[in-house]
Amino acid sequence: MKKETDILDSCDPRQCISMKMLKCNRIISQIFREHLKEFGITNSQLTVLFIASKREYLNQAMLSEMLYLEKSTISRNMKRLFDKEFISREEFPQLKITEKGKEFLRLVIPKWNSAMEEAKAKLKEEGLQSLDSLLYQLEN
Amino acid sequence: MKKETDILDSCDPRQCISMKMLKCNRIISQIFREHLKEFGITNSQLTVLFIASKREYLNQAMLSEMLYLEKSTISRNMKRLFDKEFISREEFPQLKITEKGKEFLRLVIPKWNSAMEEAKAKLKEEGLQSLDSLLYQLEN
DNA sequence: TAATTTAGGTTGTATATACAACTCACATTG
DNA sequence: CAATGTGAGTTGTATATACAACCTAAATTA
Repeated sequence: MKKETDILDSCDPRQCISMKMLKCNRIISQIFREHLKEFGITNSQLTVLFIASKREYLNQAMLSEMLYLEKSTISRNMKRLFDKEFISREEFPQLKITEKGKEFLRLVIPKWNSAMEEAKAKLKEEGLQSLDSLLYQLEN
Repeated sequence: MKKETDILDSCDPRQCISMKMLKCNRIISQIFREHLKEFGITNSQLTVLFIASKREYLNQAMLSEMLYLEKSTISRNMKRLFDKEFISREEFPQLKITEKGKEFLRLVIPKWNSAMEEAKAKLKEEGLQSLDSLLYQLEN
């Protein structure tokens, strides 16, 4: 009787790309969360705020495409930014950062910089290049 | 009157490491979600199942440390795996994959392989190396 | 003009995640 | 032995996320 190899034994889940990515993501997120927590803002919210501060015209569909997030996700994240009055939508569907939002960003950026420094120190030059390379491969 | 440079203008949020990582993560997660959805299992759950299939002894604290997840997160994720009867905990706190869990894994692995293939095709050799390099920098 | 399509969002429901506060069982120590 | 501490999990509460189903208004078309 020939014994078949169990697929469970021959499979090497340590190579799982999704798991590796999730782990990287959690380590980096943790650094930013730590630095940002005193301001009661999350990575995701800060990202949107940054984009709104730079873009001339912006709506939720654009954010969704830029960040690879489902439109419902964006909708709920925006709700929190509307509540904080960091973003307004007086001329629907256009999103605009408010003065309050800008002031908040000016306040937070120094801490965002320290989070960036900590992350850079951890990644080193090699890791930074790897991240850029990774994103480049995934987006192209 | 000297005009100070606005920190908002001098800041380049496109370089945000956290945002880049989140984007990479979402793109990869999407690939795996797509391939796995027919089985009603998520990346996170599959990862735990894989680990449980390989480890002699395992408890939630170990999972937490291995995956950089908060213990409460693990607790809730485990709940779903207990409910599906893929993992059991008869000798608390030891976690064991069940026969049902193993059978499920054997069923899913081919699809996991196709997700891996799609991800590899997207990352190419360069992206794969970048991901390994990234995780290495972050874990060491 | 009435019907249909489409762009843009929202809401229901589910999983994933974190932090803080808690429980519970067992070990250590006074 | 009682008090205290510690390891391991759980629960409350909040944000982040996805998918499916829905809504609304504007454009297109029959």
